[in-house]
Amino acid sequence: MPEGHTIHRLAEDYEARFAGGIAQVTSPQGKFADAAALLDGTELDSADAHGKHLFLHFGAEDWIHIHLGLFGKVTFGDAPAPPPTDTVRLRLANPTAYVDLRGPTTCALITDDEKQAIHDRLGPDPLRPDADPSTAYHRIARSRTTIAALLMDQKIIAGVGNVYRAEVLFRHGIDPYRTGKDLTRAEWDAIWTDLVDLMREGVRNNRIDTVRPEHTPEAMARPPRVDDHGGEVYVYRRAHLPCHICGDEIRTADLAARNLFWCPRCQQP
DNA sequence: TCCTTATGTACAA
DNA sequence: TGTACCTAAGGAC
Repeated sequence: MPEGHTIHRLAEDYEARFAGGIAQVTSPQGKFADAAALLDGTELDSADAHGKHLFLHFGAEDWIHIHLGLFGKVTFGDAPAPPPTDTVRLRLANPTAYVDLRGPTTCALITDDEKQAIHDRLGPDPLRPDADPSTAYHRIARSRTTIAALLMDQKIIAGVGNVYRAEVLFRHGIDPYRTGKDLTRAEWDAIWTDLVDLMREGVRNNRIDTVRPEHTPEAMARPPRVDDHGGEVYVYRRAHLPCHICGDEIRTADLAARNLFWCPRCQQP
C-alpha cells in the first residue's frame, strides 16, 4: 500500500498511539535489535513524513528512519500485544497499544543531520505545508523525460507512486509519454492541486480513491471494482478493461520497470 | 505447494 | 537496463 498518503497516515497513527509516552522497543526479527535496545524504554515525541519516508523521533537527536519499499507493512493493534512473528523488524508497545513493522526496505537509526540530508534530496511533497510546486515545475520544464517517469522521480516530487501517477494523468487527460518540456505551467499547477486534494483524502481514508462522484459505480450503474488494491480508480491495474468514461480498452506498458496504465482515447498526446 | 505479483528503491554494469 | 532486497497474498497445480 505504500504511497505518500500511507506514510503520512502512519505518522499520524504512530503519534496518536505512542507520542508522549514510554515505549517498549524490540526487534523480534533481529535486524534492528541493537538500535531497539538503545531506544527501549525511552519516549517517542513525534513522527514526521516526507514523501514515502517516515521518521520517528526519540529523545533529542535520534530518529528511526523507515522506508517501506514495495513490501513493507505496518500493523497497529490494542494491548495486549500478541507474541510477535519472526518477521517483525520493529515493535513498539505501551500499556494500551502496539505496532509492528514488517519487511521495510529501510529501518535505521539516524541523526538530525542525516534526516535533513534526506529532506534535501527529496522534491516537494503535496502533503507537506512547506511544499513549493514551482521547484518541481522548474525541473520538469527542462526535461525530455516522459511525464510518467518524472512523476515517479522522488527528487522531482515526493510521495507520488504508481497509483497516483496513473490516476492523476488520467484525470487531466494527459498522455503519459508526453515529455516534461511539453507540459505547460497551467497543466502542472492543475496536476499539483489535484494531487494535494487526492492525497489528503488518501490520508483521511487510508486508501486511494480517484473516481469523481459522477463516475462512481452507483452513478454510472456499472459493476463495482474487483481489484484489491484498496480504492476506486480509473486506470490503475485495469488493463484491457473498458475505460469508465469512453469505453475504450485501458492500455498497459512497461515503463522504467513499472506498470503503466492509461486510456489511449481520454489521454491524447 | 509452488509460482507470480505488488502501491519501491539502490546499485552494478 | 538488469538485478537484488524485503514479505505476503492470490492463483495455478
